[in-house]
Parts: sequence; structure tokens; C-alpha cells
Amino acid sequence: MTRRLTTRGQQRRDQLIGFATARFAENGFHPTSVTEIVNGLGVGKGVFYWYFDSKEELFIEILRGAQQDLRRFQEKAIANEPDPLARIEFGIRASITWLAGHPDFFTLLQFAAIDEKFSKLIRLGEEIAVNDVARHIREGIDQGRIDEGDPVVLGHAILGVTNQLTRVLLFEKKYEPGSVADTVIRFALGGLRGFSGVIAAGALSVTST
Amino acid sequence: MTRRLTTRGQQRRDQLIGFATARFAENGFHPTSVTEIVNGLGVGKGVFYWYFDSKEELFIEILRGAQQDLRRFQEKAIANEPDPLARIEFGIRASITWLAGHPDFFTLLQFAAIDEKFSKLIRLGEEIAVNDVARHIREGIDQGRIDEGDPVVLGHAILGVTNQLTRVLLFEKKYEPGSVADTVIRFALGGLRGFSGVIAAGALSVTST
Amino acid sequence: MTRRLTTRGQQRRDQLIGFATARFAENGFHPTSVTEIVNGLGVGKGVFYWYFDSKEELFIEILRGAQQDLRRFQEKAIANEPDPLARIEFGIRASITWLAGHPDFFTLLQFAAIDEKFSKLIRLGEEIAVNDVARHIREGIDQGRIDEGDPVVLGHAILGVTNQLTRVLLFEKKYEPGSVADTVIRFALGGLRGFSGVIAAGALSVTST
Amino acid sequence: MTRRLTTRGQQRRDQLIGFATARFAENGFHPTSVTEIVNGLGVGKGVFYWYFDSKEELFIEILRGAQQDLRRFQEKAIANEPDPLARIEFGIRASITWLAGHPDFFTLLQFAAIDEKFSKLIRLGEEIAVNDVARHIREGIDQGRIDEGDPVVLGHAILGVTNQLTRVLLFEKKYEPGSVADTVIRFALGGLRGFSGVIAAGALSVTST
DNA sequence: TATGAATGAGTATTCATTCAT
DNA sequence: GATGAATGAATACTCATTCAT
Repeated sequence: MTRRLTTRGQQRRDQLIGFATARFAENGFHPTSVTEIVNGLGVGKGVFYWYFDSKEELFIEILRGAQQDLRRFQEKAIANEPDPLARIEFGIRASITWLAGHPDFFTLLQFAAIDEKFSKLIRLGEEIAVNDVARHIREGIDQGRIDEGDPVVLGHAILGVTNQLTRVLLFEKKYEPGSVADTVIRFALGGLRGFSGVIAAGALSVTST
Repeated sequence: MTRRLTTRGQQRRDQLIGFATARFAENGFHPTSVTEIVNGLGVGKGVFYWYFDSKEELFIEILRGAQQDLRRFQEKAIANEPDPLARIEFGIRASITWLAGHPDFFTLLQFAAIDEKFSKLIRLGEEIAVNDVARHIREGIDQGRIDEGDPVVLGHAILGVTNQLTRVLLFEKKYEPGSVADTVIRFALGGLRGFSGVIAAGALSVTST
Repeated sequence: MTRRLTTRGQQRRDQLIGFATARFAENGFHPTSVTEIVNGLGVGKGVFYWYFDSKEELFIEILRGAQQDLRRFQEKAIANEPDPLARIEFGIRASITWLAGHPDFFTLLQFAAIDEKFSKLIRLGEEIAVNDVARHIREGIDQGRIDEGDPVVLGHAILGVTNQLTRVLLFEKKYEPGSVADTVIRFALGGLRGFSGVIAAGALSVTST
Repeated sequence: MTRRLTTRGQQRRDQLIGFATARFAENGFHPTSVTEIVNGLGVGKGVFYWYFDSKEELFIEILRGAQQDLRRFQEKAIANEPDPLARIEFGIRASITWLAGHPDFFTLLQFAAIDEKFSKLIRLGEEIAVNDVARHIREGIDQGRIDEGDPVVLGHAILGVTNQLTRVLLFEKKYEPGSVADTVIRFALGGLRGFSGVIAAGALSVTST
């Protein structure tokens, strides 16, 4: 929905987005009803549908905004850094810092990644993020500082570590964002360098079903 | 619900679990109604509630079964292996192999991890899995083959990589389970060894909000 | 929706159809809410949707039933009558008799004829009815007892007279069905015979935009 | 609502009426929302309620205008014609000509005739039209050119034929208005003259329920 | 005159669960 | 063990109308 909004209208819209984000994060998207949102704000039901076509549209709006904001934050953190490995580090650090400041969005993104209705949007954002990292990785490989390997796959690996440790360390164990980032970066860069030694004879030849 | 079941009763119950698993995986837990399940099986509604107290209970049953099965599969893969790093490798490989054979459960577990009602159960299973790996990691550290670090945290890191790459490589890009496992293992073992070099002057001292 | 129904179920269904027909006729289709129907019957809302997929489906069911019933009644009235003009007469008479006994349906059919969602169904029934009459008309023409003319068009003309006079004389002025039928038949048969005299010089050459 | 309007105001009002007429005709009265009307015209909601008290009032306005216009058109067509049968013919012809030029109104009138809220108005207009014809019919009877019969009832019969054949021939089969009028007039005048022969023994004595 | 914002009762429909048979 | 029937609270969304600016 695109509508010309007055200042007051713009404020209402932001208010709706803010309140809904909080409720969605705490309760989940499905369990949070439109009624709950408008009642919580003390406005009539029509207000919601004046600003959004549907509950779904509002959620997509929220997601898009979050993705954009995060990406901008990452770009700013990386800007002008010539060293590809440093860019990877700064990117990870920026992500975790941003998530620490927007805990609601973490929950929302996790949910959206799974729900059929929104997963496509999330996959898209993920792809963009992964391609960003992949560029740095490729450069690192070219410089001989990272082992050969598919940069996009490695990007996904980094994303996986970042998400899991952010959830567990940052949000569950309440570690400092800086220290979480240190841990993630250490593991990620180690992972990028890979492992080449022999573990146990025959191990790598184990076949799967 | 605990009920003494005849052989026929046990079969009905398994049939319900099987069909529900497939529907939940394809459509999601919330969107799949009890009506859909009993209709799909051509039985009356009472049947469902004869075997399960609620839709939720059925889902928990499914999750518990999956977690148990996966764990047993991992244990069997690791049994009698003395080398801790090899145990880690075999564990990862077993997980991916199992998931390749039970794609429905992957979706279900992802969903359950987020939904308030089931996340506790998932966290518990995750904790068990992570503690398993953590034991091997600790041994590896003691043997000087893995860098110092919190084994539980490292376990979570491995879980993160495994999940993400399984989703992307195994289920989206349809790679062979064996090659997915190779990639994960390589990255994970590299990550465990960590990274100690200097990236760019001052990089690690960047502080986050 | 097709569902195996018990005797009790069949009764409920009929009860719903009967009550809804009355409400629709009195209040209109749109203004009559599902809530009103189930409350009027003192049952829960689910009952409605156990028997019908939607309010629309119920209405279509009602219409179809009415059309069928009316058609059977007409056929019975005409059966074995060799004279085509008599068959036309009996058909008209049967229609009016039936409508007198089912006043609710008259209203419903009128509404349905206009509403986009149902008009197609009504047009179909109308077409069938018109074709029935057209057959008799054609025979009448062949026997030289009816003037040349498109039998289908003449059938529509008869339908128009019947509907209008039924509404006005039968339902508004509360005339006896028999006398309404007499009037309709007289006009219809006269109309079939047509008019061939000159009215006023040039009259038939008046052109329209 | 009566409001003194500036020239510009009058134009706005006409614009609203015109646009609404088209929307109502295409989509129906209920399904066409005030929002749709004002959006379609690119004006705010207040505009609508500045010119009309309600959606209903606007519709009534439309209907009244149409009825008036049609009646004037008929009167003009009949003016100074001394022959009553010719006046009937000219009246029918004028109606069909007018409807051919205002197809939207035909739909609107059909709808309004059924809806509880508007049917009274339509019945009134119908009565006027019927009384007009009835006057000519009575004269025709007095001149011995039309069979005895209630002129008002015969007027309704003519209206019925006209409406049905207009819908089917003019709007559905897209015949020329002139030829539709010819058909209607032929049938109507034939109907007025009635039918006096015996059809089948006993036919007219069939009694209805 | 006109606008955008707000109201809130009302709509059809869903669905986990219960129950009489 | 099993069935079909019933419950009723809950949901997203609509829309004629009002109002402050």
C-alpha cells in the first residue's frame, strides 16, 4: 500500500510498526492478532488497515526494514578496508553489534526464515549477505590466505556459526557482543583456513546412505 | 497419554504419527489441522483424540522420537572410536546422513526450535548433542590438538555450521550427503583449531556498542 | 461438500436449509448472516460449516433444489398431453401453482437472477425452462396455430409475463393462483398468435437510436 | 441533503453520480464501496459526504433521475398521438430505445426492484408507467380494439414482456433495439387482444393448490 | 470545500476439542 | 475403539460514516 501520509500519519505508521515488532518478537507472528495490536495502542481496528493492507504486509515491511538497516550498518563498518580478512571480521562484528541493539529482529528473522510465506524474502537477504562475504573470501583465496573452496559455501558456513553463537551466547548467555564477536571470528577464520591433517585412517571415506 | 494398546491400536498410532509428520513437514504445524490428518487417513475425529491428548502432544511425540533416533544413530557411528577428532567427524557425518534420510524432520526441528511451545524441548536436545561434542572437544584440547576455548561454545559453533550447510547444500542445492559432510567437517575442524594470526592492525580491538 | 450423513445429520441439514431459505427470502441473502441462521436455530456456528462449505454453497443448494422441484412439477403437469398449446397452458399453470406454494423461492430466484455470483445458475435454469416451452411453440407453429416467430424468443416473452404477473397479482394483490394463471395464459396465447393489423401509419418504421 | 452549490460544486456532484452509476452497474450496489468511488475519482472521502448524506441517498438520486429521464422520453414519443394502440407502441419503442442508450440503468433498476431498501421507489415508478399504459389500454377497450380485461393488469403484462425481452434480446443477444421493439410490440398487442378459443377440453378448469 | 485519519460494529470462516452413540 | 456431530471462541478483514484540520 502506498499512501500519501501527513506527519501525523507517518507517526502513527511508525508507532504501529514499532509496537507490532515488539509483539511479534515476544509472542510470535501468528499468535499476535491484529486486535491485540490495535488494542495495545488504544486505536480502532480500521487504523491498522488504513496503513497496511494486511498483517502479512506489515510483517514484510518490518523484515525489509530490518534487512536494509543491518546491511547499511555492515557496509559502513567495512568501508575503505582494503584487507579482505579484516572486512570479513568487521562484517561479522557489525552483524553481532547490530543484533545486540535489535534483539527483537533476531527472533523475527529466525521465524521468517522458516515460515513459507516469508522464507523467500529471508533467503534473498541471506543470499545478499552471503555474496558480500563471498567476495571477500574469494579475494582471500586469491591472496593465498584462505584455503581453496567454494566462497559461497564458506559464506554460508560463517552465517551458520554467527547465527547460532549469537543466539546462544548473546541472547541466552548474555555475553558481551564484543566477546561473542571475538569467538565467532576466531572460529570462522579458522574454518576458512580449513583443516588438512589426517584424522583417523579411512575416516574421510565413510560413505553415507 | 498412556494407554495400553493392542497390536492394531499400536499400528493406528504409528499411522497417525507417520501421516502427521509428513503433513507437518510439508505444510507446517499450525496450518495442518487435525481434521486434515484424520480425513487424510479416512478415519473419524475421535480416533485422533483416542491416541493423543492434543495436537501438541502428538507433535512433541514426533520430535522426541526424531531426537532419540538421531542420537542413537550418532552413538552407533562413534562407538569404540578412540580418537576424539575422529569422533567429532563421525558425529557430524552421522547427523548429515541421518538428516538426508529424514528430510521431514529437519523442517520440523527448525520450526520447533522457534515456536515458544516446543523450543524448550529442542534446546534440551540441542544441549545434549552439544555436550556430546563438547566431550570430544575437551579431549582434543587436552591432547593439544585443538586450541584452548570453551568446548560447549565450540560445540554450538559446529552445530551452527552443520545446520546451515545441511539446509543449503543438502536440501536446497541437493548435494550428496557425503560431500556436504566433507565440507562441514573441514570447516568445523579448522574452526576448532582457531585462528591466531594478525589480520589487520587494530582489527581485534574494534569495540562494539 | 459431500459427507456421509446419519439420519440425525440429514435432519439438521434440512433444518438449516429450511430456516435459511426463510431468512434469505425475508431479509435477503447478503443481509442474512450465518450468525443469524445458527442463532435462530440455537446451534453453534460450527454446525453450519459442518454441513456447508460456505454461505454461498448453501444458497446454491437451495436454488438448485427449487429449480429441480419446479421443473418436475411442470413435467408432471404436462405429461401425456398431445396438444402443444395445452402443454403451454399446463406449464404456465403449473409454474404459478408451484410458486404459490413456495413464495419464498420466488423472492430468492429474483435475487439470484441479478447477483453476479448466482445469475449464471439462474440463466441456465431459465434457458431450460424456455427451451421446454419453445418445443411446444415450434409444434404449434408447425400446426399453423401460432404465428411464425423465433420459438425461443417467444418462450422468453411468456416467461416475462408469467414472472411479472405472478409477482404483482399473486404475491402483491393476493389473487387466487388459478385466476392469475388464467390471465397469464390468455395474454401469453394471444401474444403467441401475434398481431398483424396496422396500428397507425408509419408506426412500425419508427427507428430507434 | 439540500445544499446550495456553486457551479464547480454542481460539477463535482454530477461527476460523483456518473462514476457511481457506472460502478454500481458493473459491480453491484453493495459490492461497490464509497472508498472505491472516491478513490476512482481521486478525491478524499469527505467529498462524498459533502454532497450526499449516504451511499443509499446517492443511489436513490440515481434511480430517481433515471426514472424521470425515461418517463420524459416516453412522453415525448407519445405526444399528440391520438390512436391509443399507437401510443402503446410508441411507449414500448421509446422504453427500449432509451434502455439501449442507458444500459447501466437497466442493471440498476433490476437490482433496485429487489432490494428491500429501494423496491418501494421502483414499485412507485413502475406503477406510474403501468398507469400510463393502462390509460391507453382502457381507451383501446372502449374502442373495441382490445379485449375486455383489467387495464392495469394488462399494463403489467406488457412491462413483463418488455423487461424480459430487453434483457435477453437487447443486452444478451445484442439485437438491434428496433427489432427488439418490433418483437415486443407484436407479442404485447397480440396479448392485449387475448385468446378466446378452446385449447383442450377442460384445460381452463384445472385447479391449482 | 476538501483532506486524511479514525471509528468499531459487523462479516465469513476456522479449528482444537468434546461428546453422545 | 471408532464415528459423526457439535461447540464457540478466535481470526483477519471490510466499510459506511464521522471528524479535526
